[in-house]
Amino acid sequence: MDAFFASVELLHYPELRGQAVVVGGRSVHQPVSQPDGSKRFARLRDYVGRGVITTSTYEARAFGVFSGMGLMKSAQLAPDAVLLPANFEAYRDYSRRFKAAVASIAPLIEDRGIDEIYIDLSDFAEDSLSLARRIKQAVLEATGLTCSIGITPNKLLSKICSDLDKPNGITLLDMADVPSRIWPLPARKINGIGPKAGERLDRLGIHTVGELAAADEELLIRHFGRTMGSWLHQVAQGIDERPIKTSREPKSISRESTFQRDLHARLDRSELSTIFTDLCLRLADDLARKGYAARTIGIKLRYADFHAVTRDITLGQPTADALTIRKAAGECLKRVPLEQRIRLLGVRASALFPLSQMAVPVAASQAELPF
DNA sequence: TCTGGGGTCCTAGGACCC
DNA sequence: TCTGGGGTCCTAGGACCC
Repeated sequence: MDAFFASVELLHYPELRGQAVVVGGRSVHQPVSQPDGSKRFARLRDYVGRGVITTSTYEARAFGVFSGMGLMKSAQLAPDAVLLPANFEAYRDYSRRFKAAVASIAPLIEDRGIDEIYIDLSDFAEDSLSLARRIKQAVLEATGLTCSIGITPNKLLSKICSDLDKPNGITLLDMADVPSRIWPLPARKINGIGPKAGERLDRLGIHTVGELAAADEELLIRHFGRTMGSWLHQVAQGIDERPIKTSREPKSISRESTFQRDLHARLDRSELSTIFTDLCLRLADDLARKGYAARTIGIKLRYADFHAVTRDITLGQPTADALTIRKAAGECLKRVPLEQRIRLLGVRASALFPLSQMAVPVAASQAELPF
């Protein structure tokens, strides 16, 4: 989907169309209705506090403000940009709608988060261009929103291509086009090559996908390890055999929160305790709602210097109970240094078991207890 | 005044078992 | 005087993605 969160907001505030708009921050700056019926919107320059941009309109991106950028920093680049708080309920609703619209045409879909999917079109005889147009039309009718599509032989190439003609684009490509269309691109365009790997490749004199494709596989293995090195060599040729995964069980469920100001374990004990308990309650609620119990409970702390630590503990039995989670998380907390101020606290549940399958294993393990 | 919140996957060491 | 080879589970950290 194109600038998804921002585009959903523009459906609700059409008067903002054509303006630099960013979504992000905490929910403290809802638009205010004026006596004359118009709305007054918050501007980036007015924002005080922590937070990042989750999405910016293309007009805002022209000022150099992109998702992930701190709001205070983006305010320097685009002080007059309109700032809207994120409304995740609305985004989830539109996410369901666009996915359903695609599924009505092509049901083999892999979920890649709120605004992105892979679609398996292998069994369609229809030519790719008309298929892409049909899917885009269905999405537009269901949501009023545009998307960008890449149709290629595999997920790796489709992911790259869906981005080449944004917004509202269609990119078709087959293996024969890889040298001319993919090799000139920066290696960072490959999904899975992030800032760190990109920098390491740069230091090896490898900047483009083509240079990566020409690199000796043994050299890549020496620098990146067997798994990553071989993978780099493969993807640079445009090779990717991963099938579309139409369903999957979650591996972990978590809740975390960054505080408005950094807190100290001793000086802000009661405030931290309230936040900690609340995170556990919300996590327990998520587990119950999604129908899972967890055998491993973990915590995450991020200190004022942004350095993060995690601790976890595996229980004898899976649990979805808030008090049990809180106790386990409390045990984890004892194993972590607490001298430095903290900016983030999180609680995570992993080793998940679907509640529908729980009755039998729990009874069995209890039967084995000595008393 | 830096830097959200929700995830996945990989690596690596140590405990423990056969 | 010494000490294999395989496996699984647990824990911690980090890269990466949406």
